[in-house]
Amino acid sequence: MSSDVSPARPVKVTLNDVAMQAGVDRSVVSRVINNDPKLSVRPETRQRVRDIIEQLGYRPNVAARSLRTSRAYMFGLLVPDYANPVFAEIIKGAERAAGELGYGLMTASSAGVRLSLDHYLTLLGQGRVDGLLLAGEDSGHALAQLRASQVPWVLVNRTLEGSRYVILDDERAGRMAVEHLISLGHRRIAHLAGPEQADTSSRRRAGYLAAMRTAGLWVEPDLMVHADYTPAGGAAALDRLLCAPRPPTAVFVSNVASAVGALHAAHAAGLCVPRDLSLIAVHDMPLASHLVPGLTTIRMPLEELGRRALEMVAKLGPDEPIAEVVADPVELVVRESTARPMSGLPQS
Amino acid sequence: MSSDVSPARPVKVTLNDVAMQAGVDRSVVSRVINNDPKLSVRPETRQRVRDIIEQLGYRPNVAARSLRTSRAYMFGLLVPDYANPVFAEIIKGAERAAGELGYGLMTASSAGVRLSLDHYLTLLGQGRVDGLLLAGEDSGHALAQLRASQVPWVLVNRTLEGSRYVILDDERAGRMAVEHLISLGHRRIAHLAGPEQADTSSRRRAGYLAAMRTAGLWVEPDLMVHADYTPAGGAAALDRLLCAPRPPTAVFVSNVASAVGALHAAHAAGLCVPRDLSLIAVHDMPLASHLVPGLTTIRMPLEELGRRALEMVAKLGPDEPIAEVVADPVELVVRESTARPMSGLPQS
DNA sequence: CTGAAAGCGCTTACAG
DNA sequence: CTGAAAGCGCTTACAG
Repeated sequence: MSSDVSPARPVKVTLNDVAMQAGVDRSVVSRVINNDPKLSVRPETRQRVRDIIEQLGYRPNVAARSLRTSRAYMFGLLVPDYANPVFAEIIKGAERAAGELGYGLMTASSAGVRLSLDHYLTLLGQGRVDGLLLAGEDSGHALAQLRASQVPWVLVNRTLEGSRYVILDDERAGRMAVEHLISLGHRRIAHLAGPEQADTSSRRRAGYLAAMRTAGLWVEPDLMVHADYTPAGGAAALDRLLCAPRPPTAVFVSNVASAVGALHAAHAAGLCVPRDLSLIAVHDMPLASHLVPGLTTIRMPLEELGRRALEMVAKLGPDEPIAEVVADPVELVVRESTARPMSGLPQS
Repeated sequence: MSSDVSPARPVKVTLNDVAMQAGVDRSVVSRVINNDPKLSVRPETRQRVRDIIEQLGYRPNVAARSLRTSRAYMFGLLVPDYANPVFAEIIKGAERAAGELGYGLMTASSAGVRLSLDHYLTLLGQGRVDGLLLAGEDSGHALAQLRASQVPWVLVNRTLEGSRYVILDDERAGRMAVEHLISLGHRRIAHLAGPEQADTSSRRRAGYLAAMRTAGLWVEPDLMVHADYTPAGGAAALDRLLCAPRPPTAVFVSNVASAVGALHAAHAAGLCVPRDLSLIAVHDMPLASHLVPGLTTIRMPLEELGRRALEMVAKLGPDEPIAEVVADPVELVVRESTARPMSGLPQS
């Protein structure tokens, strides 16, 4: 009865087709597919079912399964922009973690469609995802909707009152960067910070201030400027720093994208990095080693950030708090953009 | 009857809940939501339904809807790697196009999970997406599966026998790059090509050869080298070019990532770009303007590529052929990395 | 060891 | 103008 298989595949193969071909009930096929431990079935029957599935190219209809089980087997991740390599690493970690749990990850960007979180939630509807990771950008109002909904969600790389977030140890990154500059002999160390509202930026700034204080160094107000996390913003901000009455000998840049612009601006101003100015930035990207000079950076565990966020959302219900700082190491990667200050004396 | 709304929202709001609250049948609510033109209903009823939906925060269950309509209202896009900015632009275009059609786009990477297309299709199951865009990388064997399946799909930025692809005019890009170098007076023009199997690379190389031939310039074999599309590969390949008996005065680099490495290698070899060597590459990225010197590039309509691919897949059935070269303009973006050759005479 | 049955939440042709 | 009913393709507690 299983030998008269028609070679022309039906347009759509369902559980029923498999069951009929195999001469068993749909429920048996379902249990075989899902490895139901409660199912006791003769090994040859199980194998026959598997063969037929393979033969017919059957793949379960996820809509039907989701409807039945109330699970989508899918997580969602909203990023502001794919072009930012920081997010590329976060996505990678989240994807891996989802894969290991047998789930998929669907990523969308708010940049593509000028997609508000509101809009995104509507598009998602109910039952499309079992959890949501929100990376970057504001989404203030729509969070209320999220709270009311039944999907667990988490902020990635930023905090908000309400404590549903996973972040990195940005303060430590700031301290390490500045300690590196101090150890080289720098004393006039500027900070090219990120956007005022960005809390990654304020945490890194806190690290900067802490390290300066610890070393007994005074931070002049005009040695701290803000920029957005873009090359253009970084370039403009560096120009401002160079206008200070007594310009810095080193700059701790809050973000690698800004640093690309800052490096460019330094060159344009006729400075030689690192001879005239040392530069160090947060986030180690493949690009950093190919700039001229190679950029000294602080490597953050971004992939682990994505992974942890996904795992939290997968594990925790919609009402349980999530407030985690990823514990993986933050590392200093020394390249050519930092050196002893030209006229600088060794410290003390 | 609609005034005794309980303030505590049910855990899960369904069509039924809305219908009961509004005092109408489920089918009416469904039609209101979907703007069924066949539905004639009193305006006040329609409004009441809308109010209740808003009030209860009802969002349709996509699994149920998909099961019923056999449509997922979602497209899928598989990229090899988010870290490559080329894909960021393609994704953006595809997302926008999907949004305009009222669809979502779910993006996944093969890098994250070491995800084969096979594996990806299994994860997708049936009914998760209404069409699939495949960007980059091989997927040879699994395409057979795709052909057998009912989802329309398309290759993005590469061809394959079987003609389901949308690509850019890479040959034109190659010609433009070389013509620019020739117009500056270069005659010994090398080509730092991409991977041998990459067909973007072979099309760009064809453009290089065509432009050289048209100008009556001879291409010495050791002025053409292959590299992968990475900075490290580009650096190694440039080193090889510099070893030629008579090194080139200009290099057309097949890809911007390789060019970053090539620029680095040129500096490391003690060459000054563009004085000693001119460099031009395909793909204009924000980064290109912030390298030192700013990189002269050929801007390709990558966003449009993503958009067209999505539109094709949305429009065409699984059996209709897709073979399109995006018609949008390919542009030369002149920056500082190209100049007249130092010892070069003006042409002829 | 295997099957029958209910039901997840929708949409839509049809009846009134 | 509105409602009743069937059914999309699964899973799972239950009966035998």
